[in-house]
Amino acid sequence: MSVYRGPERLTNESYMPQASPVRLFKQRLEGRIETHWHEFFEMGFVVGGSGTHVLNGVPMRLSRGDLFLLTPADFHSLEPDSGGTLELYDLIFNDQFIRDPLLELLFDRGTHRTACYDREETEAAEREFELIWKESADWQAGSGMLVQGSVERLLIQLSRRSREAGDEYASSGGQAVNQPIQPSVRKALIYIQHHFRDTITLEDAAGSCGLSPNYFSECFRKGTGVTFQTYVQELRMQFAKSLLKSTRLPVTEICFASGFNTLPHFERAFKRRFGASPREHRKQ
DNA sequence: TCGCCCATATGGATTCCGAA
DNA sequence: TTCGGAATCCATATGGGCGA
Repeated sequence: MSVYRGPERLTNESYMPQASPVRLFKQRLEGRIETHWHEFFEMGFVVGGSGTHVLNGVPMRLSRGDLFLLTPADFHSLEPDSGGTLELYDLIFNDQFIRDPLLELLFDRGTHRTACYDREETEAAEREFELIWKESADWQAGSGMLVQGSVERLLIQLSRRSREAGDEYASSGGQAVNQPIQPSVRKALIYIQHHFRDTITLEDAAGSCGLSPNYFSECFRKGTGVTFQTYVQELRMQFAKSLLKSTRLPVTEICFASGFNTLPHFERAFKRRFGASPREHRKQ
């Protein structure tokens, strides 16, 4: 049994010790936040300053009005511009906080969940965050529903905007997005996207949508065009590739962090997929 | 110590088919 | 539409070795 030792992993116990499934922070960054990931979801909204956000190894500029959502499957780092600061709202919540229809809305089309709001949208989003902030500071009867409503409005708006802007990012796992996917399989896709770094079996995925393993395997292939095993492997490969590109972690650690259990298997699979070993790929 | 490669056994995934 | 049984396939784990 290997013990994972990768970039910092922020746990529910450390950051969400209270009974509430959601927490909001106001952050003013003056230095770099190193690469890390979480057991919870994180929604960031920039209200001032500028900097760089490296999401899954892909750098992007951040300035006022930018909003991003990270799942437990994503990793990132943040850095304000030299000599400057980056001010943002940082909302964290666990998966129980999002209702199933919203989960499907957010995660049934790939993994690109960022948006750059115009002035009007920015002001509207700021009002939502301000409401959450005030309710959190003075929790009373009805606060839970108000916060839930604000967060859901923010997520729906993000989903709509990232759909418009990020269609080219869809289907990163190879799914046939133009073909209607059975709702139960779509539910399993979300489950897989959030658990592919762990030891996940066909039975687990089938169980997440209430189907038998055999039948799920058939439905999955019909709906996505690839087998369950191929889909999980591709997610792991892309994750490992991003880690190689954006961190200095040893290949061994990246192997385990990506959900592979043995190094030889990881190296062989990586070379077969990308035409170069992990080390060669990093050099390139 | 780390990264890479090879051979082999094994267990899980896939597929097909009949039944409810 | 969904399930379970059975046969087959193949990804994975394991152990060992080599070079930098």
